[in-house]
Amino acid sequence: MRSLLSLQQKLLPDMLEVMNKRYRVLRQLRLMQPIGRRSLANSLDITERVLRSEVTFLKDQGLLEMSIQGMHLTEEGEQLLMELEPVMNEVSGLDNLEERLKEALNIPEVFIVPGDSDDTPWVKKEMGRAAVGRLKKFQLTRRVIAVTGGTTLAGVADMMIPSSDMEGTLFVPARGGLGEQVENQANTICAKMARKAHTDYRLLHVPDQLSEEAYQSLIEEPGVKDLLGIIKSAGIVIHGIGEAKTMAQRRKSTLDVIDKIEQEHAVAEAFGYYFNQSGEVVHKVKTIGLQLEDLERSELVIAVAGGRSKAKAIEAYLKTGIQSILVTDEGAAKALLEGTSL
Amino acid sequence: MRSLLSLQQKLLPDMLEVMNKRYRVLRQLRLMQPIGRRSLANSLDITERVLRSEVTFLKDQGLLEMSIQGMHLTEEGEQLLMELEPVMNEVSGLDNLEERLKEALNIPEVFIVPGDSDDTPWVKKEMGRAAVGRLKKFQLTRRVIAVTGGTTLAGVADMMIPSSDMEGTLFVPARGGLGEQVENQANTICAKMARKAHTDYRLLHVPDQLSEEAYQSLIEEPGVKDLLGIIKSAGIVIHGIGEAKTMAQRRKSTLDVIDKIEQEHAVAEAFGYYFNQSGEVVHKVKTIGLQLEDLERSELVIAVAGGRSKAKAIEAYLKTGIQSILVTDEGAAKALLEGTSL
DNA sequence: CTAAGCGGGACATAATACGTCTCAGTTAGG
DNA sequence: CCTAACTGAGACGTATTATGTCCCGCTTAG
Repeated sequence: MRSLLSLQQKLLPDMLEVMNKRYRVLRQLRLMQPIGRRSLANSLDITERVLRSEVTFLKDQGLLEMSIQGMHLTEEGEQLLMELEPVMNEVSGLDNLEERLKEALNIPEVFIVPGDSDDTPWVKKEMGRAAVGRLKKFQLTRRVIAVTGGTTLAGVADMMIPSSDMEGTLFVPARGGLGEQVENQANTICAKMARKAHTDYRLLHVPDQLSEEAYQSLIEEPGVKDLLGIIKSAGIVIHGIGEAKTMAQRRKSTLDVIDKIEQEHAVAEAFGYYFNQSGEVVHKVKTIGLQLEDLERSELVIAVAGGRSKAKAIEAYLKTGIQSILVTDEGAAKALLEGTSL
Repeated sequence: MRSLLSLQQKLLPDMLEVMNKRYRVLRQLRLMQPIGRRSLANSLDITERVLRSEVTFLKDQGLLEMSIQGMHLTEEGEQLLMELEPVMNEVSGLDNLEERLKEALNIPEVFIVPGDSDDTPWVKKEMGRAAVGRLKKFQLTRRVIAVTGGTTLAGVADMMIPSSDMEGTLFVPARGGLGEQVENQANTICAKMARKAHTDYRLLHVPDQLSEEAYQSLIEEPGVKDLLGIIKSAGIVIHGIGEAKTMAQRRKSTLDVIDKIEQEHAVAEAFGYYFNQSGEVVHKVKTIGLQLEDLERSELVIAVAGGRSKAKAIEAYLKTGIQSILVTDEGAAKALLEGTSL
């Protein structure tokens, strides 16, 4: 027996299209509210008039409200949108995609949000929302959560919301300075996340370039040593995955590091480690904090990365065999499946 | 979490209307195929042009085909329609109605088809289809199925289809001549059903008016006696329910019988028995065949009756306490609930 | 042989959707 | 304090679609 949705797909395909359109409007509005018609129409790449018809309808349905500052979802709209998410994933076949990816990559869970973060930047925020959603499914009281840097993780931080069962949760950066820009540093993101979640955080300040002696004396420093112990015991890790070359360049690595990365055919990067196509570590940024081995003791590892351009990197990283939940987007998911199964 | 349908009702309020319209078109087409646009539009009480739009759409979806003889459902259309049935019942609240009726009438199962056979005659065929559907859920090989007469049962016969697990099944008329017209006699219907099911049948020829002596000698006749035994052992009974007065008149009963029926306030009739409002037998047509007591030994009794005008009769009959599956229509179901629960 | 029923084509009209522009009010940033 | 950018709302002509109402050539049952 087919599902109701698949019956409807045959009997009312045009209706499902409309449904999708309205869903997209609501979803985009949630991301940008409060916002006006013209800007929203622009984001959705539809004309103002079309959006206007939809918006008028949705307003009449009590799902959104107009005000002089722009439109915003009502309580009911938020609720509906939340309930709609799994349905629309099934409609657009993302459900199916998730299953196939889980199989192909041999990992416990995959979550895909619609869109491609290469083309449309706000998809990162949707991934962030999804990642936060997954996180919330776990027991979080008095837990240590280690996070990395990167624009994707910044998206996760944006979408963090406080909740009662995050009492006593502590956010820490996974590893010390990796040479990122301030807004994408693990420290910054860690602090932002904790602030949004209304919980505590600890920061790890490590200068970028450090002599061996200074390094040794630093990790013996009481405050640092304590924190390092906490970080290494983190039960939950949320991290991004990057392309090796891009990351090396963004971090202004020295020429010989870039050369090494190139010669060893590194394709992926995650929390300071560089991996080749087979998932083998080919380079490691020397800094203190969480090490690859520590991941095996973590109960929950969430990897967040999207955009078709990152497909190869995601694939390579997951070949390490780390049992990680993957939160990605449609663009990356499709590219991954084309690369692996074909 | 709300159901998909209630989410859709918020997001596409007119969807259910469209869905219902297309469903009705398919359902009516199944009943009347092959048929042309104009006749079909007439049956559905919509204009030709509107039907035409729907039909064109459904054709494009591969659910029906056009030919010079008229339109007909494709394999896929049949399949979809079948799967759609429970969904639409839920949508139109018939699901709910069934539950309430089951409770109110204290019987094991109730099936309701949309419509009212008082207004639209083809609803009888839908009841027929439903009854056949219920029947098929039972183990039928080498079983004896007793059937009665009446226009409703004629509808059941129309919808009978052969199936592999009806091998060795034997159809018999429940009771001898009750004075009906030929096309509505139990014998005729019995034969038709068996022919449609590709199985065997036996007929019971009993003259309408019979002296006591002739009656006695008839039931001693070897062929008749054998058959009577078979009939009385029937494990499955399918019968209609009629209004007492209407039935008495249609059968051209004698005046004193009609008087008796009237004086005893008979309201319902089933296989030759007349019942008052409390479900008590007030008159019985004298003929051979299945008796009321025999019903208690049957494993499956299916009563088929619809139309709001028959509500009182159905209610009265079911008060006998016979554990019967009821197949009825929306009109009768609503009238029943108004009569009993209010 | 004929009358009824079939699908398909056609067309004017009504209803709806859409693109485009205007306007007055609000607000954020200089 | 001012202005530039943004807000919702209104308006209006034009496509596009939906609908009612024909007609035509064909097949088929009676």
